[in-house]
Amino acid sequence: MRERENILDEVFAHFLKGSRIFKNREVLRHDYVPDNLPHRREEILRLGEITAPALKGSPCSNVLIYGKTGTGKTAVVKFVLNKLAQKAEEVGSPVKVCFVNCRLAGTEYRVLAALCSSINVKVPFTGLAVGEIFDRFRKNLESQGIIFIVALDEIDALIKIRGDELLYELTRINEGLNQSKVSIIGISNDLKFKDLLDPRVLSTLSEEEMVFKPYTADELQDILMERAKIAFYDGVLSEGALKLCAALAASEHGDARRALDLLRVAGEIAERKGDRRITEEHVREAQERIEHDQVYESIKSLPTHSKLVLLSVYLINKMDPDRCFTGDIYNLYLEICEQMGISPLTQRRVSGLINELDVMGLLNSRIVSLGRYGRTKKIGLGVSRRIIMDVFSEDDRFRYIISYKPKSISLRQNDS
DNA sequence: CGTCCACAGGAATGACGGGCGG
DNA sequence: CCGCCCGTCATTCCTGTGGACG
Repeated sequence: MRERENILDEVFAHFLKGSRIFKNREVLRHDYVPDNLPHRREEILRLGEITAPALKGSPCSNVLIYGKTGTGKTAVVKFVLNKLAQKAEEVGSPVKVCFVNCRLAGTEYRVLAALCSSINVKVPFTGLAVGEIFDRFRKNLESQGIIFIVALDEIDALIKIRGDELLYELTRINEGLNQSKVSIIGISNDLKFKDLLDPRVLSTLSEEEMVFKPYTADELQDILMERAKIAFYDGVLSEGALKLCAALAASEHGDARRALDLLRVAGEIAERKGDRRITEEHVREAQERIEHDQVYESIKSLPTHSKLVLLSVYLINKMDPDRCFTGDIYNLYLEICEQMGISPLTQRRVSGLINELDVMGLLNSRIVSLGRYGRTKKIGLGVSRRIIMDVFSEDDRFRYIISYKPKSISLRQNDS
């Protein structure tokens, strides 16, 4: 405990002294929109052309934008809309823009509330029917006579949970408006998201479509370079470190978000160690830490029975990795349940849980046939034993189980 | 060459909880 | 506020199957 405090003291001291690494850490956050977006010139121009008619008071086409995470969709849309709003103010066009993240908003109501507040309509946080708030939105829009451009980010998240009703209403809203027009920019991470939409909505919404391709390693390098200039002091970032960040992120579907995370975490690690330069070594460590944190969180947030299954695999794996079949796991799982006074699930269900863990990458399973001795699944751990120990030793309910001695397994071993 | 093991994994059904319309 | 509906999780019952063994 005392050691921890000392470590913290050091961190605080560093912080108070002022960073020797970071000039401006903010620009490495992924919600930051830079002034310059390398390698997205085409996309910016295209979106600019699509939305430009709004400046002359005519409505613009609806747009649907796809692309995986970290391909610059959000940044490009925010960038273009900001410029557009600026220009509109300059020339006195009645253009209003609104950017909503649907996943963060969570419900139709809150999306609509965001739209309302962007045209200066006050609505209560909650309490109104969705239809009511929609009417208010429409009435005020009409009376103000504006060209309204709505960007709905992570629109797939809202559709998956709530259905496409809101989108349907929004695409039809122009029919009842004379003075005003609404245009929609939909942004989706999911390429198959179109399948979830009502064809009528889809045809209205996708008057224009844009697909954002993943960045290549070289492109990522340019992006990182731009940000690094602002984020770090001169000479802090080694070229090798930057290249490695780009390469690692490129191998992971060209995710700029990941690349920036790597750079930021590498910087934090260097800072904490008191080093003056960010090296490839720091980046590797950052990669491990990000990876570790993700796995750690995913295990920690598992439902109880999934944890118990994982724990069973862990224990068997520790004793005898060659004997890790579904039946063995289930027996041990039953034992542990009894130990902990938890009523166990059926084998069918546990088999399903094993599959879920397999999909998550926490387990590796493959079907094997033992001929005369049946057909089953051989299961291994997908992550290091260390990290599983870390998670479970933090949890009071499980702490004592990690050193549990399986009865059924040792018995069977004695048999043979 | 058929048998039969030890499961895989599909289908139907039930229990539960949370949101929604009236 | 209540009943209703829907989605999720779990159980039950089921059919399917690769290959060593006899």
